[in-house]
Amino acid sequence: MTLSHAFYDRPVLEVAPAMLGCVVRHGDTAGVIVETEAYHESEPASHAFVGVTERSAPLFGPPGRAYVYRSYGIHALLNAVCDAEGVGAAVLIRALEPLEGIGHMRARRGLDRLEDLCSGPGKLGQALGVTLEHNTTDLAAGPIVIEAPPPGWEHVRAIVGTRIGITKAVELPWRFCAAGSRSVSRPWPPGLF
DNA sequence: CATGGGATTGACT
DNA sequence: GTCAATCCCATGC
Repeated sequence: MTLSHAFYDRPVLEVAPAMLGCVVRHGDTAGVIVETEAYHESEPASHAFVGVTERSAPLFGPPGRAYVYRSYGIHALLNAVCDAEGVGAAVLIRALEPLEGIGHMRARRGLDRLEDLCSGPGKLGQALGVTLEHNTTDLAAGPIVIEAPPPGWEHVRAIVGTRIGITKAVELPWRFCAAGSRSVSRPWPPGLF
């Protein structure tokens, strides 16, 4: 079942762990979210920290939309805009366990190993065919949608750690990983297994 | 208008 | 472990 806008209209630190176990679907590809990070306008690692600009505007928009941006000139990173409209906050989806359309994912990634298909934010963007065109699209209406956890994923234990690949506000424990998942991006947090 | 720095990945030493 | 690829955007002159 597709998540409604109300799911995202909460503090981002509440939504980020709640997204573990949920399903991201685009076309015939889908995966279960096993790693997220929270970003908020109040801390300098967030693109919203500088205020409303052409780039950051989607973060301040209505919750439940996608925020997609290009990282290092190469990768498309997928976020879900959270918190009330006017608050700049989003959850970065960092890793999935492949669920459907795995052949399609392998073709897009040029790789075979299941754990290599979506175990990083750039990887899952490529595997699911996410592009900058999906920026600001509605995650309740598609083409990219997020659904409630499938059977067996309703009660995921979150391993909390610090965020990856940033240089500012590195100490905040705003990274959430699904306990036991081997599809989480490196470095694996202590206590994952 | 020029510049510098990424919410990354994969290849290579 | 190191490093280049590659481009958008915020910043500063």
